[in-house]
Amino acid sequence: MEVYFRYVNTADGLKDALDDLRRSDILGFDTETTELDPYRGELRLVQLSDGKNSHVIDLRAFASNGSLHGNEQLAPLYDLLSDPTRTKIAHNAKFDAKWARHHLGCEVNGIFDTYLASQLIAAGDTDRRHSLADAAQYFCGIELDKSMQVSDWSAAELSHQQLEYAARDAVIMRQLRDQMVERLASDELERVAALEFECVVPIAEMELNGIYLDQPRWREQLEKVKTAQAKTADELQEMLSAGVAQASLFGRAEINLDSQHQVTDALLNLGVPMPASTRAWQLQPLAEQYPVVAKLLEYRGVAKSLSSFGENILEFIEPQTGRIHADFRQIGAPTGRFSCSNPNLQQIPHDRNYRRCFTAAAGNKLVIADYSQIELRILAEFSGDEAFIDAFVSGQDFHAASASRVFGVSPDEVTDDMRSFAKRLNFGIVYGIGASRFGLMTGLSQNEAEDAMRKYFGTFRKLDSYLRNEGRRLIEEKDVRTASGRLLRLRFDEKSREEIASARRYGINMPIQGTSADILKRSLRLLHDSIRGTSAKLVNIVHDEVIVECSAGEADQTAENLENAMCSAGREYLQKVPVKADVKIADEWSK
DNA sequence: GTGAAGGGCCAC
DNA sequence: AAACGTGGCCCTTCAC
Repeated sequence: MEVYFRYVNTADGLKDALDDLRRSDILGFDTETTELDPYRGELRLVQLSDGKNSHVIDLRAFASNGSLHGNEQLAPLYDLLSDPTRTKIAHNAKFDAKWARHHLGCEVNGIFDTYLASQLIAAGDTDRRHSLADAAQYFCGIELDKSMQVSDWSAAELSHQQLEYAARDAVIMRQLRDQMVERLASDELERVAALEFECVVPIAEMELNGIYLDQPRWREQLEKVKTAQAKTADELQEMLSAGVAQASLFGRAEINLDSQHQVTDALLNLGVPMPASTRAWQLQPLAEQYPVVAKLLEYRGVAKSLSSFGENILEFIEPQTGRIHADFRQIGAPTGRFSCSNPNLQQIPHDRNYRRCFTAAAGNKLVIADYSQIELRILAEFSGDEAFIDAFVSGQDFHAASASRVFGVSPDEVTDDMRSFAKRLNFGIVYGIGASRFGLMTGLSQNEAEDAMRKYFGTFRKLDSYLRNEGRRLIEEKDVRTASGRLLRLRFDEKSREEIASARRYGINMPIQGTSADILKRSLRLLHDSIRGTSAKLVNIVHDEVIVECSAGEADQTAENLENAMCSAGREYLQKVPVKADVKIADEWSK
């Protein structure tokens, strides 16, 4: 592939390049960096292309003392990148946006992200891959050689091969986008694409912001758990070795308490009637009769805390900022939910002892907001069930309100048991629970569980018919969509009853979970726009929860901005059901 | 040594 | 060994 490019390393060259680039309002955009982490490396190249000619800007030529900040010559580049009317096409634009933000101080606006577009068009097909090379092959039939990606971008003089590679990645973006635009239109994915693209910058900023972890407090908590773990491990070891014959001859036989196999053998030797798996929910019923089982469950709890939420999380603290900058994948699940890793901030135990370690930095506050029952509100909207909707409109405790209807008692006669029962059923419905599982969960017999569910659906008749009709439709049509139009194509073996049932549960759940993700993403963009120029910074998101850090003086205003963003976003997607977000100002991450 | 698979468990 | 959906991380085991 012949690539026409200009290498830019002078002020005049940059001026000419930008004059040329301004002739097109849709530009391919890419960067080359010396590291993957913007806090570690150098932003070496910025490449921009109109689809025919590319300009490869060597930023090292514009740096003073290793910094690009304050260089007036770069102002036109800054203007181009931040201009929302000029589309910047990038693959995984979050990456480039982070480097532009941190090294140029520039917010990239008008993003078209070919990585996210590729994921949206794949509609949940897990066989599809979404690297630039894969997308170029799939959409344009172009073979891309990515071997230069990992070349040395810190070299004093970059080779012609490197520059040509850099230019090429920018030049192909235009045709890739043109192909994708057609597919987004024909698959009716334009609205969800816009939603995803406008969310890139808020997420890029959130990753740069990071979240503050109080290290001494975390270590203190860690020591407590370590002590508990050692004691529990010792006791469990003692109890298990009682069942090992050689114990008295060679001293205590050491059992690897983390080994599924060894623990099962030891328990069998002790005469415990072992179920097929040693998972907690299966062992729970045996815990009362066999103290050793109770001890095992106790051990598992502390062991998990220590391994997953121990020392290792401290290694993620970035020395430059003293904060944790996790990786968020914007379309982490086919439903549209985020996933998070290194570390996963979405699975920090709810236990206050852990969450209270995540705090605001000195002089700051955390503003924490979460959507109230968002998934159930979405289900109410989709089903159009008046009783379901009324329970939300009236503003009372939803689980209590549904219990009142199911049990046929007045709201003030609802007992804790009734509420808990209704709550478990309400959540179960969202996941497509069956009577047998519900029975196991509540201790009801199969018949009693069936009766309860019949009564529930007898109360919420339109919910019942929605679930039935939609379940039938999605098996026939093999696709489902969220409120933003996000698409999932279902794949299942039509001859397999299990696969059909599984596809039905998945297909019922996806639009609910996915619409919740749509609403969260929209709220992040609205929040981003409303806190611009203030001290407020997005620091974490957990599916239906948003955490913002700001100066203490701006906490009240930030709380108002956050609540407005979340509720406005909800109202864009839900018309029949009110949307509620609970907001609080705190020093620590806690409920 | 390294990496994939399976089991288990944390979050929403 | 879930007939309750989505993730990531840790551990052991086992193949290469």
